[in-house]
Amino acid sequence: MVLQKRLDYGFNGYQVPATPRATRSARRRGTIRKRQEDKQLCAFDLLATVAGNLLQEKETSATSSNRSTEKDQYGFVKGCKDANKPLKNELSDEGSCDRRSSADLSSQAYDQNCSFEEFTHSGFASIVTSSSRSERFVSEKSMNDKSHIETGNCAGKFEIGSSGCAEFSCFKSDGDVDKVNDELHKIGKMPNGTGSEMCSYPSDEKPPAPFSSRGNAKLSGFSDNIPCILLSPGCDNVPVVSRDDDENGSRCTHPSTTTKSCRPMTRIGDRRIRKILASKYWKAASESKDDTFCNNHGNLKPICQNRKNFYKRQRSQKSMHQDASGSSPMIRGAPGLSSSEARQQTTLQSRDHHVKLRIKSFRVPELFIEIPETATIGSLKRTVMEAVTAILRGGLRVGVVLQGKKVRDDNKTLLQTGISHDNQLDALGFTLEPNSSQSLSPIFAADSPRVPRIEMPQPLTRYPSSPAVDHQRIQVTSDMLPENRVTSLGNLVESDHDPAPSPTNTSLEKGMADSKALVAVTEMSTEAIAVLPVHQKSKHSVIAQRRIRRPFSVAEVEALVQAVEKLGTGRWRDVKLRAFDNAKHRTYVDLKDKWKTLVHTARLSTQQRRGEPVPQQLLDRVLTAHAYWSQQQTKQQLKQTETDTGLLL
DNA sequence: CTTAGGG
DNA sequence: CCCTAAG
Repeated sequence: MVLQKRLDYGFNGYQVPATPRATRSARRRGTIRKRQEDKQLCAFDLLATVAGNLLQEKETSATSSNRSTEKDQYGFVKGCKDANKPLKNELSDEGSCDRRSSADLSSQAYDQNCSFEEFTHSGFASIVTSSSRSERFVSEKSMNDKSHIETGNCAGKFEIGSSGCAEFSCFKSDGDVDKVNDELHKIGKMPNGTGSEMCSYPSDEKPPAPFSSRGNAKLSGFSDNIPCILLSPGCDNVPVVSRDDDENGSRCTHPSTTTKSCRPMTRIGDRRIRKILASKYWKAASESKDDTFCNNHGNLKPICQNRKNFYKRQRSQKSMHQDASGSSPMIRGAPGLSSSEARQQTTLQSRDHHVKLRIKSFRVPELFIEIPETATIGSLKRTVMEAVTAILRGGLRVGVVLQGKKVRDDNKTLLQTGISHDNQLDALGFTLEPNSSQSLSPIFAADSPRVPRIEMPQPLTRYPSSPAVDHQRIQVTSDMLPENRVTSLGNLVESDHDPAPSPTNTSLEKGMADSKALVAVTEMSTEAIAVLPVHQKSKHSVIAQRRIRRPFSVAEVEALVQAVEKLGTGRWRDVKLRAFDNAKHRTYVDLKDKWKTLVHTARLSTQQRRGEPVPQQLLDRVLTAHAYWSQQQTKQQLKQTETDTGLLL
């Protein structure tokens, strides 16, 4: 069967270290080919089928307790399935099963002295237990001793979720069966969950069976298209998500409709594009007391001559915002990001579980404007005009801010988010954020001299009442299907697929275009713009914004580790493609950097680490993989020099 | 465009 | 995260 073939395919173990840089172009060609193969694996099919098999197997063999040391045709499925059973004393078996199967496979496909797995087996104990040792200490001798080491030795190290609170990661299904494997194993360790109920599913497919977890599962996701189907039974279909107030955790319940697996490869975000896009996030002079326009000798001076100043400014502003946070929570957006707020938004309560919202006005996103002091008021007007137009033309999207935090998960119901008719309503705010797409025509003209703050004219105020929102009445129904929620709001609201200010195609274009009031103002603005060469001018006033910091979630780290274990440390593009293809905001440089810090972190003592704690087990894997691949690298170099000298002689 | 490495 | 040299 095709499926079996595919499965086998996915388990061909760790890949050969990348060839040295000299052959990179060739390698790239190779990777392209390989990637095509990967695509042929058609991850979604694969995942779905694996999951399906699990379900089936569960049904058919629920009674038979054939503890599998035997490998079934999939090598791992059986072990996973059996892991449903109470595991306490089976953990070591568990681990060994896991390791054995992959080790077997990896050794087949490996042409190096040892595979990563083998390396892990032999080097693991020493490396991990004395995790501060440099990876180079793992000598080849220890590698060769591997046969004396029982495969189960490391099992204890891998009992990730045995503590009674399993942690699940949602992995994008890009053909990486190992991930599935891994996850399935973890699933198997759910205390009382039935592993087969929980599988990753391709985002464009529906789970074949009701999805629920009985375990106390923590769910975390990182990829934009992760289909996470973990529901907490105790809480009315409330996804057990979002411990991360940033954007990481809360996105995974999104039932994406994107067909990921077989679509053409997407390129990694173009830096230039990013910069251009970033340039859209202009800082605005908000109040006259705001220092945006430094009144320098009575003249308007450019405030941000360089980025550093800009950052400095930004930071200080941030703290200002934080200081003032208590007073008006709804004005706070994501730090430094939300660029406009809904002001004076009133929330009315109504009886029957409806939330009535009234948005009196929006502010335009903040702008930074740089203009020579010799400029005339007229040109200042035009400049402001430009800036505003640029933003509006780029489209806007709506963000929701609750208690000062951005609500990223579009799939949560209002109720789940805490926006209900009987609480928190005053903490609710909306933001308008610049969008990337340039497709909108200018729609707004400002005509006030110093316009530090530009109040949106009626049109935008009315925007939220566009048809799709059903006259500001959003029905809160707990049993609302995700799909419905998406279709009802997804078109309008900020896409949780790309939570950060970064560009999303999910724009308000439609809504905007539909609004006649908005269109009505168009002429004026175009006229104003026509006066001067917009693009050249604005280039100078555009300031590239530093990307927002987005800490890696544990799930992301896990994915990264997994990918690096397989691909090595020198192929970040492949790592990106493999494990983060859907996370647009993670560039391969980011991944490389993250790995760097991971290695660093792993060497630190537990107390010295900061941020969201990465499971020690993961850090151990980081060290192991790092050790392995650097060893591999040196080995390569040795070989290289050998052949070189050989050629010379 | 990718990698590697410093900042 | 950013920047940049180097390939």
